[in-house]
Amino acid sequence: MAGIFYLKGAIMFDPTAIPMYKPEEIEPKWQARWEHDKLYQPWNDPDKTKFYALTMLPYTSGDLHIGHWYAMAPSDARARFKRMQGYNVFFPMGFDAFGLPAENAAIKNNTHPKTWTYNNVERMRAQLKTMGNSFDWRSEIVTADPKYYRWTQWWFEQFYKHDLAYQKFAPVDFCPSCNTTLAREQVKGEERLCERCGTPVIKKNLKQWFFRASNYSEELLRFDGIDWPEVIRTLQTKWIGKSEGASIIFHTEAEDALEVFTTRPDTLWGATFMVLSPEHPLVDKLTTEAQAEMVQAYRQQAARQSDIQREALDREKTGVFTGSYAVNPASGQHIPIWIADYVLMTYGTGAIMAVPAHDKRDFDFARKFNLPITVVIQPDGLESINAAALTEAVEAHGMMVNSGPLTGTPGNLSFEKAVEFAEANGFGHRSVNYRFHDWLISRQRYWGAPIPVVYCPHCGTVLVPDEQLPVELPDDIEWTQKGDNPLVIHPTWKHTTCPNCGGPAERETDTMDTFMCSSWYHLRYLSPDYETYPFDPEQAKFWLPVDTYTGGSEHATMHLIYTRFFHKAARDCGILEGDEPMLQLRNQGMVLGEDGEKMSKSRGNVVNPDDLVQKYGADTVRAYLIFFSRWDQGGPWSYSGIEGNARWLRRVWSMFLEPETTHVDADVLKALRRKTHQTLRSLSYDYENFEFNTIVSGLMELLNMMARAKAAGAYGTPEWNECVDIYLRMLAPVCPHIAEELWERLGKPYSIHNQAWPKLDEEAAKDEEITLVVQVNGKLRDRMIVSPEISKEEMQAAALSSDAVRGELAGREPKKIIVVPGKLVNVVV
RNA sequence: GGGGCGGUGGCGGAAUAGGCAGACGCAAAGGACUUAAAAUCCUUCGAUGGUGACAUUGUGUGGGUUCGACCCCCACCCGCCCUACCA
Repeated sequence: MAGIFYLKGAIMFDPTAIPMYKPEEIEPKWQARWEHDKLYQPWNDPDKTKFYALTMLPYTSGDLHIGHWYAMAPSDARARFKRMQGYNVFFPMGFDAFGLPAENAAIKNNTHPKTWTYNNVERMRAQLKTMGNSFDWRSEIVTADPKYYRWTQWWFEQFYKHDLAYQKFAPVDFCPSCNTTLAREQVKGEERLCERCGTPVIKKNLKQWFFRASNYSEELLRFDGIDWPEVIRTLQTKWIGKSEGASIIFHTEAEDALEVFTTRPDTLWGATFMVLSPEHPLVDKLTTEAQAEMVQAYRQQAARQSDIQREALDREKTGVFTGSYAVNPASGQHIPIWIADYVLMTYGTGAIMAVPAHDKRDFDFARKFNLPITVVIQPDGLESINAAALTEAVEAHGMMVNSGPLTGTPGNLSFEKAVEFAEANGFGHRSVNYRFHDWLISRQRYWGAPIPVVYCPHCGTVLVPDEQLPVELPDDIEWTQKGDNPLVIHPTWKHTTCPNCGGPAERETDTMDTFMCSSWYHLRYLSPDYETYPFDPEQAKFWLPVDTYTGGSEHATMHLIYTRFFHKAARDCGILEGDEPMLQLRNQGMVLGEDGEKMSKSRGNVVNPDDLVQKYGADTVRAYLIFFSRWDQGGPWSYSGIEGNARWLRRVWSMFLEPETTHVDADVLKALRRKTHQTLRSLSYDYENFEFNTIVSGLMELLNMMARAKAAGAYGTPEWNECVDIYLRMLAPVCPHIAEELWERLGKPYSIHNQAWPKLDEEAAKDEEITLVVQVNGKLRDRMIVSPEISKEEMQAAALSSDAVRGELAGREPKKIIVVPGKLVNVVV
């Protein structure tokens, strides 16, 4: 109370005092004005170079968290910098609004996914606006809006028409008690129990929709012409998982073909058994009566395990003999066929030839089940190996032994020769295998864009005609105890007429993966209300591709690969031009809790941006986030750290507004100008190169210089005024509100955000003197203040005249003298 | 097991081309202002030795290349993230 009285008193009794910095007043004021004046709405200005700055749109989870701020504030600062540089910048924002959490929340809170989602959109939009970003809200999209998903459905139809979408059976997680499919997130724990009823989940084959993403595997491995972080490129490359090898066709004793993929055709003669994935389609046929019971039991158990569990390396191998045999096409040997869960149906052909002598996994398996081991490779420099004495598989390449006609083939030729042999004998060929699969887009969920397909008993699969799009989600839905998809149990929704023959037909009840929605949102931003096409072609021609895309690297193998596929597919449908959707990608790191751990409710280390805005204002929060660490690295939050940025902005405020006059010293003014332009030079570099933290520290440094200059009477001089002008422009992208407010208070024309980036005066930025570093044998011995124009000879002479150097030399002759112009002299003795 | 990123004061971090390590900020200590507190301002602040200018030492560890290494090379240790039986 006393403090407040004192404060009021100060204002009442000291009319000359400048007003306090009150972000809570100036920030909403400017946000409203900018919006009213449509300050951030570019539109095809042909005189300017376009710049499409895009940051990943948030999922409508309910609250904007500090991570969103961390992703968006620096992206906004850079977009603003680009605007000031004269680019025509488009920086849109929207909401990723479909998805499972909405359904779960709706069921839990007894509300509707639409209500939940749109409430969150409202809330998050308001929160976003407190950041003061330069978003063009005209372009906002909500992916759950029928206006939007009408075009998501349109895209599906284009892909279908161009044979890039197809249907096939694929295994999904299924709860036999609830009688419904589950999303991966709904399967809980190691035991893989249904989230709702606790029943063990099984894998079930259902007919589902796919996009032919694997057609693009090879192209997706190329990153020509795009500037994406190496980490992302590596992750995508590994995810696509190209491996070169051979396809080998084995035959069972019953003459069924059994194709395998191997990267080691040279070990073919050592294949002493085969292993099929438990889900392999031939298992039933191969299983003999005597083995039927064991095989069945094993398959059931395997069906319940997640891939993760099955793939755990340290898990002991398990498996069951089918009772059948195959013939090794090279050796003619009859070899047993087993099933084991270490062979995955999702990779290769779901079957392998097992070469225990030369593959670790096969070796473990063979040892456990006493299967024969044959050595067929003798690596150079290794003692002659024999199967009985092996303690581990020998995976190194080497000379082929024990391999029929190819015995003696050296290691460097073995791959080629083995493939040639297989080709010549008609049982195999060279082949390339990818880990990357076609994109399964079917989701047995309500809250997604319905797949616009009708199944007609006469006409088969029929696309919903364009004029009938969107296929809208019904609002009147019910949730059953069992958790069925409301679209399936809805009394009327799925019943429709065939667009082809007019007879009764049923709608597809699956909806699309939400990554479908986010694969093309950057196109819809360009013309969110355009009614005859997913985007206005003229706008697309002007704005595409995206120049800078920012967001989290956790999307490397999902969104960021899907959106690249989507673009290429659209290109091949003749809809888009160019090979890549986003030219430059940059990823931010993660803000951790004060304890250095990932933020989580259970840890109690979550930082709430709304509270921070209330306490410090958005500019301070933005400045702190930009300042505290390298953007691509992230790091721990600090509540005391942000105080430093709050202090800085208060200093800026009073520095610029509090007048002060005394005598002026010309040297001080020159130094101020020098520092001003030096800062301008380094900050221009930092903004361009996403080195945000040094932007703020550079501004702090310049402010410190200004304080000294002000104390020496620089306030109000032309040099001072120039400094203030440049300072505010450099500050504007990071702290747009305070920069605008000070700009106005200093009588400059609205708006600072329409001002040009300052021009660098190279001459002013030049150092008047430099510190010459003098070393003897690489150790610092002296420093001298010299002119920057000093010649190499003069530098050397100056260094040798140094007392410290002379003392160190003690009469000895220098062996060598290294002179680095403008920097240092190193005298070697 | 594989891949990636990182390790610099009490803390977060700078060092843009191999050339003054520790910019900037936080915390801490001392001081000024104030009845007092907050705010603000000033000073100090890697370690060791010295009253001091200064000297020695110092960027995870060990080695190497170089006139000179936080930076390049080799080996190792630690932390975090991702990935995981990929045939």
